[in-house]
Amino acid sequence: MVDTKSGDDSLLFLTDENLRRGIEAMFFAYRGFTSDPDRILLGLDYGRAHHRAVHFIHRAPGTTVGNLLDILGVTKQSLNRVLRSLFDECLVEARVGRKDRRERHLYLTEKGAALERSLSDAQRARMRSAYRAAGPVAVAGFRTVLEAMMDEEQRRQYQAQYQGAKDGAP
Amino acid sequence: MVDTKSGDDSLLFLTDENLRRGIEAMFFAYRGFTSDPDRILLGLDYGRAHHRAVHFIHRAPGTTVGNLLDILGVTKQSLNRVLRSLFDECLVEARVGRKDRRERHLYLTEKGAALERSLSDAQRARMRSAYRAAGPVAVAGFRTVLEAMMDEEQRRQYQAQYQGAKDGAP
DNA sequence: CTTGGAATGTCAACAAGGCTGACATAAATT
DNA sequence: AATTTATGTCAGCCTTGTTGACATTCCAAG
Repeated sequence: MVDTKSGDDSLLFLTDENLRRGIEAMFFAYRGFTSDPDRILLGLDYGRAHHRAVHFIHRAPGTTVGNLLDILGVTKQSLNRVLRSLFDECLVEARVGRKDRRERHLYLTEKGAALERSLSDAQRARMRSAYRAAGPVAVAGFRTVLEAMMDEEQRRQYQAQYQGAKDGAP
Repeated sequence: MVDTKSGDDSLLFLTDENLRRGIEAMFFAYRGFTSDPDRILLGLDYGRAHHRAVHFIHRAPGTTVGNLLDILGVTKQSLNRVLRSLFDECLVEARVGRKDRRERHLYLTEKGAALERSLSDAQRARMRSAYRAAGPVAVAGFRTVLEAMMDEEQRRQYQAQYQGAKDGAP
């Protein structure tokens, strides 16, 4: 599975100590990862949950509520609270599905797109600086390990969540 | 900063699209990362916050409350609530500092160590399988990028948080 | 056409785990 | 003796997750 050159040394990267290091790296890095958007959201009336919703609506405009539920992995009640406040503040709008009029297709408004931009600019800036410092080979490894760490279902969603972005009428 | 071989192609890994992929990879991978311990904690009366405390107490036995506050980045009220329940359930014990008797040095009890083992076994199993699938080169890149993503202060704590683990008396 | 089930929305209640502010105590430091 | 530090604790608030119950709307199958 893994190419090795010298018999025993090859699995040294699988020691408990190394695994623990990886675990802590995830913990601390995730803190950094979320800190910039969190700072921005502090002043506004929004939280991390709003950020996630806005992110994935931006990513897949016209996605349905059900789609979003799958991606975010929360209950519809929880998501609904977030979406309601996004509707109220005119950051997101829902259009009734053309084919299936039970479905709501979600779109960012101008205002919503502006917030998304400011959040993802901050987050990408950190990511870019980390990528640049680490180099392309490290970045490839980074993504490989992260993908291997996901649940099956999450990996599917990660690899192709551009579905559900076609219908929708005013 | 980054070695390149062919002028323009070299920075293709810094496109917004790639950065966004990295951001989503972090999101989904972190979900997988926490899911196994979370499942274990569900039945018991504990949550992710207890896991974090137990993890770092195991990592640095004899660490002080203040140390833990720095590492976890929460308020003392929040941590105290967690520690109190860990004391009540006899998972953690606090010993008054020998040199500075204001300090409380924290240790896992047998029962606490058992919980820590079960949680970290689960988490390491996932990490090990991801590492194994990705290989040593990818793992090195993974860690490099994560470290570059941390805040200064978090990186310091990540690289050496074995301090404060010396004193303590029954 | 009727009915069953899917997609969505909403209300109420609750828990975990963050937060702030205020205050107490003991011990170290000046 | 006065101040600072480390810790604990009470009270109250917010966000974001949970469950359960129920209504609406509509597609699709009988």
